[in-house]
Amino acid sequence: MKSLLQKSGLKATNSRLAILAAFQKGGCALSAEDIFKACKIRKVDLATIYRNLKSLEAKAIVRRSLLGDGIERYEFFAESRHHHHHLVCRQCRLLVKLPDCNMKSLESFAEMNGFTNINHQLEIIGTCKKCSSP
Amino acid sequence: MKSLLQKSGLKATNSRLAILAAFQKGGCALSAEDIFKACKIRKVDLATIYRNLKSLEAKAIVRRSLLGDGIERYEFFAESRHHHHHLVCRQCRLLVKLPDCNMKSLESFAEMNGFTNINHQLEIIGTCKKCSSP
DNA sequence: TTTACTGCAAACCCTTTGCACAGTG
DNA sequence: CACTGTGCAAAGGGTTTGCAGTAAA
Repeated sequence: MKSLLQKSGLKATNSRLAILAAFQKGGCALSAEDIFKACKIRKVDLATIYRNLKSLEAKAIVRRSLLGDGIERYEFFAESRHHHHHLVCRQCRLLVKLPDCNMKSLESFAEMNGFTNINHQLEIIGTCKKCSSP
Repeated sequence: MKSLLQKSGLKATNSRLAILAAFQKGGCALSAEDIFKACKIRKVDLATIYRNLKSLEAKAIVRRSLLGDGIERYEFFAESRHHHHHLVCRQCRLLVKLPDCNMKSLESFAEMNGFTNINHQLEIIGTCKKCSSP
């Protein structure tokens, strides 16, 4: 972790190590708040978390991932390399990982339209079993 | 439009008609602010727009559509019936309509996982030609 | 006339920013 | 030591809510 940061030109501070540690155990789509709670022992400020998520994203160490509830979430980049996406419950935000999807043709459509630096994001949203039962 | 509202059990008020009119001429992914501007002649309050977008969504007259910038957007449901999605420029939010995509297998995966009321949303995000040129 | 809807203003929540201090390389 | 990163507090922007007044059916 430390060397990952140094390679990217970011200083290996306590806050950053704590944030990365949260990703390592924390599952795949963490909000700033989630990370804040996970770092409560080291008392990392929320503003610091937001700032670091931005700089970690800029270095492609984490990746932004919106799940449709208006809250920004991030995943560890290594985790997101295989382009997996999520199945999200509209109500409880239960996350199920989706099997790999083939988005290649759409991405080449994007390229043909002159877009560069292409990324994609897919949500399948529904109501999970638990939330639909009375 | 009027009868569409009445069929859904919503009163056909001026505000709602103005909002629906905005969708009819306004393109396919409008934010509350966009609609607010489009309704400025009839002076519809922003809060009213937000409330109506929620109730129109509940009646499946419009559909929420996030484009990755943290702003809620909505499209007229008839427009979204063919499951088209968007190609979005990271910077200027230019929208390009995508050709139909086949999401069926992922949706049936969702069904097998007990999800109901399934919807999906796809973004392909990149930098458009204009924004990438200096 | 009843109930749904609206405008206004204030509250809310997530996120960002300014500033002085602290820690890393 | 130079400079990046941090905590704190305050501001920002989009969205929601309470309440009293208004309009649709």
